[in-house]
Amino acid sequence: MNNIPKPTKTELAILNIMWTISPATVRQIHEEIIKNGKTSYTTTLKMLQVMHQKGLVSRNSEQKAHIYQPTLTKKETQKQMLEDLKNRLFGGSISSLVLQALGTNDKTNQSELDEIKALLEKVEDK
Amino acid sequence: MNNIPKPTKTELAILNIMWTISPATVRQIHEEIIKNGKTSYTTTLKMLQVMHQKGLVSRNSEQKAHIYQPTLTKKETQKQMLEDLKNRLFGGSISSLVLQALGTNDKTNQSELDEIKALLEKVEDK
DNA sequence: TATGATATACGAGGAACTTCGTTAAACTAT
DNA sequence: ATAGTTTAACGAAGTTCCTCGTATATCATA
Repeated sequence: MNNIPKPTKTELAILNIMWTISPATVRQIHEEIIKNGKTSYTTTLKMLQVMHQKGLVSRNSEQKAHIYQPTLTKKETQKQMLEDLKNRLFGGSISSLVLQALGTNDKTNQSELDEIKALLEKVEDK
Repeated sequence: MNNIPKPTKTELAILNIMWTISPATVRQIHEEIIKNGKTSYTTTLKMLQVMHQKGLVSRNSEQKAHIYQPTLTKKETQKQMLEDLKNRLFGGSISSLVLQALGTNDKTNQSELDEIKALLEKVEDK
Protein backbone atom coordinates (compact mmCIF):
# COMPACT_ATOMS: atom_id res chain seq x y z
CA MET A 1 0.00 0.00 0.00
CA ASN A 2 1.09 3.52 -0.70
CA ASN A 3 -1.24 5.38 1.61
CA ILE A 4 0.27 7.63 4.23
CA PRO A 5 -1.39 7.14 7.61
CA LYS A 6 -2.41 9.92 9.92
CA PRO A 7 0.52 10.75 12.23
CA THR A 8 0.16 9.91 15.89
CA LYS A 9 0.53 12.53 18.61
CA THR A 10 4.26 12.00 19.02
CA GLU A 11 4.85 11.70 15.30
CA LEU A 12 3.09 15.00 14.75
CA ALA A 13 5.30 16.69 17.32
CA ILE A 14 8.33 15.45 15.40
CA LEU A 15 6.87 16.54 12.07
CA ASN A 16 6.29 20.02 13.48
CA ILE A 17 9.99 20.27 14.21
CA MET A 18 10.95 18.87 10.82
CA TRP A 19 8.79 21.38 8.99
CA THR A 20 10.99 24.09 10.44
CA ILE A 21 14.46 22.55 10.20
CA SER A 22 14.42 19.74 7.65
CA PRO A 23 16.14 18.27 5.79
CA ALA A 24 17.93 17.24 8.93
CA THR A 25 19.76 14.42 10.65
CA VAL A 26 18.40 12.49 13.60
CA ARG A 27 20.88 14.36 15.76
CA GLN A 28 19.58 17.75 14.67
CA ILE A 29 15.97 16.75 15.17
CA HIS A 30 16.78 15.26 18.53
CA GLU A 31 18.48 18.44 19.69
CA GLU A 32 15.23 20.28 19.07
CA ILE A 33 13.15 17.67 20.80
CA ILE A 34 15.10 17.74 24.03
CA LYS A 35 14.54 21.48 24.33
CA ASN A 36 11.18 20.56 25.85
CA GLY A 37 11.56 17.38 27.85
CA LYS A 38 13.89 14.42 28.11
CA THR A 39 14.11 11.70 25.49
CA SER A 40 16.85 9.30 24.55
CA TYR A 41 18.56 9.72 21.23
CA THR A 42 17.59 6.17 20.33
CA THR A 43 13.95 6.97 20.95
CA THR A 44 14.08 9.75 18.40
CA LEU A 45 15.95 7.48 16.01
CA LYS A 46 13.40 4.73 16.42
CA MET A 47 10.51 7.11 15.88
CA LEU A 48 12.06 8.30 12.63
CA GLN A 49 12.69 4.74 11.49
CA VAL A 50 9.07 3.86 12.14
CA MET A 51 7.87 7.03 10.45
CA HIS A 52 10.03 6.19 7.46
CA GLN A 53 8.57 2.70 7.39
CA LYS A 54 5.08 4.22 7.40
CA GLY A 55 5.95 6.67 4.65
CA LEU A 56 5.57 9.76 6.82
CA VAL A 57 9.14 10.81 6.12
CA SER A 58 11.66 10.10 3.38
CA ARG A 59 15.37 9.74 3.91
CA ASN A 60 18.65 9.89 2.12
CA SER A 61 21.10 7.28 3.40
CA GLU A 62 24.09 8.08 1.26
CA GLN A 63 25.96 9.52 4.20
CA LYS A 64 26.60 7.82 7.48
CA ALA A 65 24.12 10.13 9.18
CA HIS A 66 20.89 9.78 7.22
CA ILE A 67 19.02 12.89 6.17
CA TYR A 68 15.30 12.92 6.93
CA GLN A 69 12.48 14.97 5.49
CA PRO A 70 8.67 14.95 5.82
CA THR A 71 6.83 13.36 2.92
CA LEU A 72 3.93 15.80 3.11
CA THR A 73 4.08 19.54 3.62
CA LYS A 74 2.59 21.04 6.74
CA LYS A 75 -0.27 22.40 4.66
CA GLU A 76 -1.05 19.01 3.19
CA THR A 77 -1.06 17.46 6.63
CA GLN A 78 -3.30 20.21 7.97
CA LYS A 79 -5.70 19.52 5.15
CA GLN A 80 -5.63 15.80 5.78
CA MET A 81 -6.24 16.13 9.51
CA LEU A 82 -8.96 18.73 9.15
CA GLU A 83 -10.66 16.40 6.70
CA ASP A 84 -10.39 13.61 9.22
CA LEU A 85 -11.81 15.68 12.07
CA LYS A 86 -14.56 17.00 9.81
CA ASN A 87 -15.66 13.47 8.95
CA ARG A 88 -15.40 12.07 12.46
CA LEU A 89 -16.98 14.89 14.44
CA PHE A 90 -18.72 17.37 12.15
CA GLY A 91 -20.81 15.08 9.97
CA GLY A 92 -18.67 15.92 6.96
CA SER A 93 -19.57 19.60 7.02
CA ILE A 94 -16.69 22.05 6.77
CA SER A 95 -18.91 25.04 7.41
CA SER A 96 -20.12 23.48 10.62
CA LEU A 97 -16.50 23.07 11.65
CA VAL A 98 -15.65 26.64 10.71
CA LEU A 99 -18.65 28.02 12.57
CA GLN A 100 -17.69 26.15 15.67
CA ALA A 101 -14.09 27.28 15.36
CA LEU A 102 -15.00 30.94 14.97
CA GLY A 103 -17.66 30.83 17.65
CA THR A 104 -15.30 29.24 20.10
CA ASN A 105 -12.63 31.78 19.67
CA ASP A 106 -12.45 35.10 21.50
CA LYS A 107 -9.29 36.77 20.36
CA THR A 108 -8.98 36.61 16.63
CA ASN A 109 -7.30 39.81 15.56
CA GLN A 110 -8.54 42.15 12.86
CA SER A 111 -6.01 41.30 10.18
CA GLU A 112 -6.83 37.65 10.60
CA LEU A 113 -10.53 38.42 10.32
CA ASP A 114 -9.81 40.40 7.17
CA GLU A 115 -7.98 37.46 5.72
CA ILE A 116 -10.90 35.21 6.43
CA LYS A 117 -13.34 37.66 4.90
CA ALA A 118 -11.21 38.02 1.79
CA LEU A 119 -11.07 34.27 1.40
CA LEU A 120 -14.83 34.06 1.87
CA GLU A 121 -15.34 36.49 -1.02
CA LYS A 122 -13.10 34.38 -3.16
CA VAL A 123 -14.90 31.17 -2.31
CA GLU A 124 -18.21 32.87 -2.98
CA ASP A 125 -17.19 33.89 -6.49
CA LYS A 126 -17.02 30.34 -7.67
CA MET B 1 -8.33 14.37 38.73
CA ASN B 2 -11.64 15.31 37.20
CA ASN B 3 -10.43 15.95 33.70
CA ILE B 4 -12.16 14.23 30.83
CA PRO B 5 -9.70 12.81 28.31
CA LYS B 6 -9.98 13.19 24.58
CA PRO B 7 -12.02 10.28 23.20
CA THR B 8 -10.22 7.74 21.05
CA LYS B 9 -11.33 6.95 17.52
CA THR B 10 -13.67 4.14 18.56
CA GLU B 11 -14.96 6.06 21.55
CA LEU B 12 -15.81 8.99 19.32
CA ALA B 13 -17.77 6.74 16.98
CA ILE B 14 -19.81 5.57 19.95
CA LEU B 15 -20.31 9.11 21.22
CA ASN B 16 -21.61 10.14 17.81
CA ILE B 17 -24.30 7.52 18.11
CA MET B 18 -25.10 8.48 21.67
CA TRP B 19 -25.54 12.14 20.77
CA THR B 20 -28.42 11.09 18.54
CA ILE B 21 -30.13 8.41 20.64
CA SER B 22 -29.09 8.80 24.26
CA PRO B 23 -30.00 8.29 27.01
CA ALA B 24 -29.83 4.69 25.91
CA THR B 25 -29.01 1.17 27.02
CA VAL B 26 -26.00 -0.78 25.82
CA ARG B 27 -28.36 -2.84 23.72
CA GLN B 28 -29.77 0.19 21.94
CA ILE B 29 -26.35 1.63 21.29
CA HIS B 30 -25.10 -1.72 20.07
CA GLU B 31 -27.98 -2.05 17.63
CA GLU B 32 -26.85 1.19 16.02
CA ILE B 33 -23.22 0.15 15.94
CA ILE B 34 -23.83 -3.10 14.12
CA LYS B 35 -25.59 -1.27 11.31
CA ASN B 36 -22.12 -0.62 9.93
CA GLY B 37 -19.90 -3.58 10.69
CA LYS B 38 -19.76 -6.51 13.06
CA THR B 39 -18.99 -6.20 16.74
CA SER B 40 -19.86 -8.36 19.69
CA TYR B 41 -22.31 -7.06 22.22
CA THR B 42 -19.72 -7.53 24.95
CA THR B 43 -17.29 -5.32 23.03
CA THR B 44 -19.79 -2.49 23.04
CA LEU B 45 -20.48 -3.13 26.72
CA LYS B 46 -16.79 -3.08 27.58
CA MET B 47 -16.23 0.12 25.64
CA LEU B 48 -19.01 1.82 27.56
CA GLN B 49 -17.66 0.55 30.87
CA VAL B 50 -14.24 1.94 30.03
CA MET B 51 -15.73 5.21 28.85
CA HIS B 52 -17.65 5.45 32.09
CA GLN B 53 -14.49 4.79 34.02
CA LYS B 54 -12.81 7.62 32.10
CA GLY B 55 -15.70 9.99 32.69
CA LEU B 56 -16.67 10.22 29.03
CA VAL B 57 -20.17 8.96 29.80
CA SER B 58 -22.39 8.87 32.86
CA ARG B 59 -24.81 6.10 33.70
CA ASN B 60 -27.85 5.30 35.74
CA SER B 61 -27.74 1.78 37.17
CA GLU B 62 -31.05 1.68 38.95
CA GLN B 63 -32.49 -0.69 36.40
CA LYS B 64 -31.02 -3.98 35.34
CA ALA B 65 -30.09 -2.49 31.98
CA HIS B 66 -28.03 0.58 32.77
CA ILE B 67 -28.79 3.82 31.00
CA TYR B 68 -25.83 5.62 29.48
CA GLN B 69 -25.37 9.22 28.40
CA PRO B 70 -22.41 11.33 27.18
CA THR B 71 -20.88 13.60 29.79
CA LEU B 72 -20.16 16.38 27.29
CA THR B 73 -22.40 17.65 24.54
CA LYS B 74 -21.34 17.24 20.96
CA LYS B 75 -20.65 20.95 20.79
CA GLU B 76 -18.39 20.85 23.83
CA THR B 77 -16.49 17.93 22.37
CA GLN B 78 -16.14 19.69 19.03
CA LYS B 79 -14.73 22.69 20.84
CA GLN B 80 -12.33 20.55 22.80
CA MET B 81 -11.04 18.66 19.78
CA LEU B 82 -10.73 21.76 17.62
CA GLU B 83 -8.71 23.33 20.39
CA ASP B 84 -6.50 20.27 20.47
CA LEU B 85 -5.93 20.25 16.71
CA LYS B 86 -5.34 23.99 16.72
CA ASN B 87 -2.59 23.62 19.31
CA ARG B 88 -0.95 20.58 17.79
CA LEU B 89 -0.98 21.52 14.12
CA PHE B 90 -1.84 25.20 13.68
CA GLY B 91 0.51 26.85 16.13
CA GLY B 92 -2.42 27.87 18.33
CA SER B 93 -3.99 30.05 15.66
CA ILE B 94 -7.70 29.54 15.04
CA SER B 95 -7.72 31.84 12.05
CA SER B 96 -4.99 29.80 10.43
CA LEU B 97 -7.12 26.73 10.95
CA VAL B 98 -10.21 28.43 9.55
CA LEU B 99 -8.34 29.72 6.53
CA GLN B 100 -7.03 26.28 5.78
CA ALA B 101 -10.48 24.78 6.24
CA LEU B 102 -12.18 27.26 3.94
CA GLY B 103 -9.41 27.16 1.37
CA THR B 104 -9.47 23.40 1.24
CA ASN B 105 -13.14 23.17 0.67
CA ASP B 106 -14.82 23.43 -2.73
CA LYS B 107 -18.49 22.95 -2.13
CA THR B 108 -19.68 25.07 0.73
CA ASN B 109 -23.22 26.19 -0.08
CA GLN B 110 -24.49 29.73 0.03
CA SER B 111 -26.56 29.49 3.18
CA GLU B 112 -23.58 28.07 5.00
CA LEU B 113 -21.42 30.90 3.70
CA ASP B 114 -24.03 33.37 4.88
CA GLU B 115 -23.96 31.84 8.31
CA ILE B 116 -20.22 32.15 8.44
CA LYS B 117 -20.35 35.76 7.32
CA ALA B 118 -22.98 36.59 9.91
CA LEU B 119 -20.87 35.06 12.62
CA LEU B 120 -17.84 36.97 11.39
CA GLU B 121 -19.74 40.23 11.78
CA LYS B 122 -20.68 39.26 15.29
CA VAL B 123 -17.14 38.37 16.22
CA GLU B 124 -15.93 41.61 14.73
CA ASP B 125 -18.25 43.70 16.88
CA LYS B 126 -16.47 42.73 20.03
C1' DT C 1 46.09 0.04 13.90
C1' DA C 2 43.79 0.91 18.05
C1' DT C 3 40.76 3.95 20.66
C1' DG C 4 36.90 6.77 21.15
C1' DA C 5 32.98 9.04 19.18
C1' DT C 6 28.89 8.83 16.51
C1' DA C 7 25.67 6.46 13.82
C1' DT C 8 22.14 2.66 12.62
C1' DA C 9 19.57 -1.52 13.61
C1' DC C 10 17.00 -4.33 16.40
C1' DG C 11 14.31 -6.28 19.94
C1' DA C 12 12.11 -6.15 24.33
C1' DG C 13 9.00 -4.14 27.69
C1' DG C 14 5.23 -1.35 29.32
C1' DA C 15 1.13 1.28 28.50
C1' DA C 16 -3.12 2.22 26.12
C1' DC C 17 -6.63 0.48 23.06
C1' DT C 18 -9.84 -2.91 21.25
C1' DT C 19 -11.98 -7.30 20.99
C1' DC C 20 -14.17 -11.21 22.80
C1' DG C 21 -15.19 -15.41 25.69
C1' DT C 22 -16.65 -16.96 30.16
C1' DT C 23 -19.09 -16.47 34.39
C1' DA C 24 -22.60 -14.95 37.29
C1' DA C 25 -26.61 -12.30 38.34
C1' DA C 26 -31.29 -10.59 37.24
C1' DC C 27 -35.42 -11.03 34.91
C1' DT C 28 -39.33 -13.59 32.09
C1' DA C 29 -42.35 -16.99 31.02
C1' DT C 30 -43.81 -21.49 31.28
C1' DA D 1 -39.67 -23.55 40.72
C1' DT D 2 -37.26 -24.19 36.54
C1' DA D 3 -35.55 -23.18 31.99
C1' DG D 4 -34.30 -19.79 28.88
C1' DT D 5 -33.07 -14.95 27.97
C1' DT D 6 -30.79 -10.75 28.87
C1' DT D 7 -27.54 -8.24 31.24
C1' DA D 8 -23.19 -6.83 33.77
C1' DA D 9 -18.55 -7.90 35.19
C1' DC D 10 -14.14 -9.43 34.44
C1' DG D 11 -9.95 -11.01 32.58
C1' DA D 12 -7.12 -12.31 28.79
C1' DA D 13 -5.24 -11.85 24.24
C1' DG D 14 -3.88 -9.19 20.16
C1' DT D 15 -2.52 -4.70 18.42
C1' DT D 16 -0.38 -0.24 18.23
C1' DC D 17 2.41 3.14 20.35
C1' DC D 18 6.39 4.76 22.73
C1' DT D 19 10.66 4.17 25.17
C1' DC D 20 15.13 2.53 25.83
C1' DG D 21 19.24 -0.68 26.19
C1' DT D 22 22.42 -3.40 23.65
C1' DA D 23 24.88 -4.72 19.66
C1' DT D 24 27.10 -3.47 15.55
C1' DA D 25 29.01 -0.52 11.91
C1' DT D 26 31.47 3.70 10.38
C1' DC D 27 34.55 7.35 10.90
C1' DA D 28 38.28 10.34 12.73
C1' DT D 29 42.60 10.76 14.85
C1' DA D 30 46.40 9.87 17.80
